Amino acid sequence: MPDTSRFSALLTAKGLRLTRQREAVVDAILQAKGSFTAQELHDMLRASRSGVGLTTVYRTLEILSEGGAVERVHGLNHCEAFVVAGKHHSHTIVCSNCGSASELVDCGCDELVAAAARQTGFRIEDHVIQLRGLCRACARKHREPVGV
Amino acid sequence: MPDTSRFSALLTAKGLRLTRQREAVVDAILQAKGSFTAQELHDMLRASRSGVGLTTVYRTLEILSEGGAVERVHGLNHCEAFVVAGKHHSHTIVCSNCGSASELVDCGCDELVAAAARQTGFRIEDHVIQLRGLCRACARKHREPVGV
DNA sequence: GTGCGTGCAAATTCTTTGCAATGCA
DNA sequence: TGCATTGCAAAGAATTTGCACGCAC
Repeated sequence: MPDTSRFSALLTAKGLRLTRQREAVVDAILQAKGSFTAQELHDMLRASRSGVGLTTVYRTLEILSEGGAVERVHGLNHCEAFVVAGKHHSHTIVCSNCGSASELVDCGCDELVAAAARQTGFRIEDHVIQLRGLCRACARKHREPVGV
Repeated sequence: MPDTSRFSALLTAKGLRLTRQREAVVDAILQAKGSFTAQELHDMLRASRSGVGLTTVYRTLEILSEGGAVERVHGLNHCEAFVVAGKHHSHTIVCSNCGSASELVDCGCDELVAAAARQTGFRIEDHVIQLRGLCRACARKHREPVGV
């Protein structure tokens, strides 16, 4: 399982301890295909009787987010959730119906960033590119009139 | 003042009333060059003794945001603030030092969105492209060693 | 054994809501 | 005048912090 070890490597590289709780959080993250909130992870952990506190979920997400292993996703109006970050530079697309996430590679964002720098004179430090829509499966369902 | 009338047109088009408080909020928004939070607007309004409640600021921002006159901006880690939206489709770049905002036109995001749709099969509904960096003035200052 | 990590509960921050009074159209 | 709008205060949601105990190293 390369993903799990990727997470634990992140912890040890920072001189942090690998605890039962952190492993449980990482497991939950890997099981939550797609996006997830701290609250959702906490629910999953409670369901699997792992007894990890919400505080720990928040703190672990903070660590993983600093280390670049997960990233926050944003909707048009709200901060929404986290996703597992790609291994290389990428952006995320999240299904607004089921929450599943896909990764975007070769998105052409470098050109976009360069153009923006040229246009505005800004020294650009980072960028958030966040797409939202319906995944293939949900788009199919929505084509049929579902009511309400 | 085309900007002010643009805001009031938005209200009347929705059948909403043009009140002293909403005008004050719009004034504050236009004075706040760059990005601003509801709290900051409220502070500005209190400073200019306009006596507009925080609740009203939130509600007015909600209306303007729905009407597309302002939009929310996102940092890498947090929902941050609002900015005045462009008159046409555009994206925003915000200075991480002073909060000033520039608008980006011809950003090439259509191609990006199309490529993403092709790659993932998603039916893309909307996208958030948010850039952050140092504006020209702040970049200059930061070049000199400022300490801490 | 040491000190990081944990979990509870309380604190904090941000935002929304209920309701009576106000004022725009 | 009628009804949208306001503002207070209180509720609510999300997240952070303080502190005593437990466990990884």
